[in-house]
Amino acid sequence: MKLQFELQKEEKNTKARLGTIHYGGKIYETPMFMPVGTQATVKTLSPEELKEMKSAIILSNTYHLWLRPGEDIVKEAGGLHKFMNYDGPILTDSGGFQVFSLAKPKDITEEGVTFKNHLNGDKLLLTPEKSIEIQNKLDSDIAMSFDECPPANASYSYLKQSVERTLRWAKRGKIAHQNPNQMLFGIVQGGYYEDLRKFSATETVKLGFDGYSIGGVANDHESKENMYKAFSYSTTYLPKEKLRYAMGIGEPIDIIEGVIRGIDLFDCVSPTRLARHGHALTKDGQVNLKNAKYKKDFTPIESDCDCYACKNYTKAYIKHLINASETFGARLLSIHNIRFLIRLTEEIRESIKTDTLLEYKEEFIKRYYGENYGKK
RNA sequence: GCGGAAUUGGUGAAGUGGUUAACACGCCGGAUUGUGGCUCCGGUAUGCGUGAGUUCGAUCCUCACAUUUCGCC
Repeated sequence: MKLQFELQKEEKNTKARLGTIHYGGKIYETPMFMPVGTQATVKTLSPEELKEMKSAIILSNTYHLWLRPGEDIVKEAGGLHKFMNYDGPILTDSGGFQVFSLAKPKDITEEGVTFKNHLNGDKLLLTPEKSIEIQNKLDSDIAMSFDECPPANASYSYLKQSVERTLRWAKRGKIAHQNPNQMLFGIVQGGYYEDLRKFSATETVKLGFDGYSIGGVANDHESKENMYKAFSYSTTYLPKEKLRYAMGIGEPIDIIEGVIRGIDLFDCVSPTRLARHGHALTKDGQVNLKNAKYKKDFTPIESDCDCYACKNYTKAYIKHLINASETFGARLLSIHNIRFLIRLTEEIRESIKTDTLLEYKEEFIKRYYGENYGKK
C-alpha cells in the first residue's frame, strides 16, 4: 500500500499548502510534524501513545538499524511496521545525516562514505545502493536518497561539488530502488546559495522522485534567515503536487516559517531530547523544569493542553521526576512536547484554511518570544 | 580520668608558609533542529573549629580551649 499525497489548498498570502496523505485506509493532513524514532522507537513512547497524541508519520534511521539489529532481522520480523508494532506511515532517513555527524570529509568518496561504527569501532562503507537496499528491506513507506549533508560553514566550491555528487548518488539510488510500495524522495542541498539550491532542486526533479526533501538546513545555529532563504530557494523549484520535507527542522518558529515557504513535512529530535533534559515547550516559550521556581508549582505545564501529561500531572511532580532521573519524567515531557508540536501544526492548518497564517505567526511570536524576538 | 587522632563549602574530600583553596557529588543557571551517549557548558568556600602567638606574611608552624572519634582504666 503506497502512500498517496494530494494537494488540497494553497494559502492566499503565503506559499503555505494544505494537503492530505492517504495511507492504510486513513487520511492524515499536512503540514505535519513527524516525531523521530531513530532506533525503531520514539524514545520512551509506545505506538499507542503516539496515536493518542495524533502523531502520523514517524521517522526511523537506516544507519542505526543497519548496525543494530540489522536490516535482515527487521525483514524477517515482517518489516519495520510489524517489528515495532506501528501501523502508521514510517519514513526512514538514509544515513545521510550520519555523514554529517559521524564521518570526516576525507571519508567521503564517489563510491560512498566510510564510517567508524560507533558501537564497536568497525570500519563500514555505506553507499547509495546499500542505503536503498537497507531501506527496501526495512520496508518503510518513504525512503530517503543517500545524500551528503555538509556542515553549515562549507565553502561554495565544496558545496558545489557536494551537490553534484549528491545528485549522482540520487540517480544511483533510484536505479537501485526495488520496493514498489515504498516512496523514494530526492534531497535538495546547496547551503544558502540560491544558484546551488536552484541547480540541486531542478536537477533532482528531473530524475523524478515521489517527493523532495530539503537537507542541510538544521545545522546552522547562527542564522535563521539563512535557513529560511534555503527553504525558499528550494521550494521555488519543486513541483506543487509532490510532498516537500524540511529535514531536521522542528523549532516552533522554524516550522511556521517553513510552512509559509511551502513545506509540508517536518521532523526533529528536539521534543524528545528537550524532554529528557527537563525542558517543556509552551506557547509562552520554552520552560526549564529544572529551575527551582517550579519546585512548588502544582499546575500543569499548560492548562489548556489536552495531552496526557497536562491532564494528569503538575510541573512540581514532573520536575521531581526529572531531578531524580526517573524515566517517567522524560516520558511525560516527551508526550507533552510532541503533542505541542502536533497541536502547532493543527493550528497552522486551521489558519491556512482561513488564509490567516501570517496573523497566526505574529501572534505566536509575540507570545512565545515576548519582546526579545530578533534580538537573539 | 589517661593517651592518641581528627576538625577545610550543602556533602565526600585534596592541598600549600606567599598572586584567583584541587577534584567529585549536590545545588543554581544555560545549551540542545534528518538523536551514539539521562549529554555538553558555565556558576557555586572574601574563607580552611575558636582564641592567642611566631612570622614581612598563616588554612598550613606553636600554645590553649571546644567538638568529634579511637584505645586504656
